Amino acid sequence: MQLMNDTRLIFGESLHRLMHAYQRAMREGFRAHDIDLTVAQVRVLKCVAAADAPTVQGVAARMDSDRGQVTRAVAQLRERALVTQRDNTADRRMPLLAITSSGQARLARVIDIQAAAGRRMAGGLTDADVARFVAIADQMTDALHSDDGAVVDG
Amino acid sequence: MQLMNDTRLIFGESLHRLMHAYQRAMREGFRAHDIDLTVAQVRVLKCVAAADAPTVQGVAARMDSDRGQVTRAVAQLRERALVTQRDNTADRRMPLLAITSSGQARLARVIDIQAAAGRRMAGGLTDADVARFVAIADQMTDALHSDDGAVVDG
DNA sequence: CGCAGATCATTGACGCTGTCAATGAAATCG
DNA sequence: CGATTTCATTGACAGCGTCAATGATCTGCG
Repeated sequence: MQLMNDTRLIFGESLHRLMHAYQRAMREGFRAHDIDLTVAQVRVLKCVAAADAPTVQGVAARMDSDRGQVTRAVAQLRERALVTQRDNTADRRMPLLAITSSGQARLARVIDIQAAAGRRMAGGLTDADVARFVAIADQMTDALHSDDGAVVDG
Repeated sequence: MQLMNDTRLIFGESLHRLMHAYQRAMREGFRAHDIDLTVAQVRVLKCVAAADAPTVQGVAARMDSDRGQVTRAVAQLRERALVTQRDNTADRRMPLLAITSSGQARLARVIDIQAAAGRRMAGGLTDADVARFVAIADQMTDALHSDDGAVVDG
């Protein structure tokens, strides 16, 4: 139990610094390769590419993000002709998004950069380590979400 | 190697969502317990409490953060009388920071809240899992840092 | 059908965080 | 002593997350 306190207390700091370093690596990689996109725009672009019938609402849910934020990112991606939006006859409130071929090309380059960063980051780690890390991270995220409205009583 | 690509590509997304959920849990916990501090202020407060002869520069280095950002956080903590600043006779450019008893009391409450959030988050995980997670995270951060100026060549 | 409430995209406003540049004070090195 | 460096501080700005308001559209109910 003493161990738990020690470990849990540095946890937030470790997570914060890793996130920081990762975001910075992404930003630098994007800049070095003239990818004119922010991290958030890339996340949205990925979701649009991966989803079946992507809408702002769907992307926001998948990213656990604000709808307004997704709307803005989509607007910026549309300005760059990386994403299109067309009317949804089934529900006119939710236009359907789609990635363009331009967007797919850009995304392919982004994925290369991210893979390179991932390789750099996981230099001394095995695939099993990385997989374990991701599994633990997802489990933690789920635990926090399942408890969403719960009051934290110290 | 195909596994690696799969795992590494979702890695960023997992990390992002975990960070997001964690920050949100912290913010909500602080608000619920009337801790009138931001996440960054808490991080600085912790560093000041833990360091030997804390200065803005030292805290910034430890947090891998901008000096200006630390200066602002310190200013806010000083407004709340959680941190003090006194002249450093050895080097007058770098005033020495110190946590007040008020600050220590506040920090103790924060640590309780973070421990509770950690418990919630790591519900189904063993201490060993958490320790492993932290170890991997730190190793990744170091790997990214050691390579700092390196160009990412996809 | 017609109306009330719900859901959606969009927009505006605001705060926190991170980055960069400029300034002035103080130390260091020659 | 003078040039350079290091430091805290401040200002400006962008990215990101949150909240609230608006208007369009859908759904369910009488």
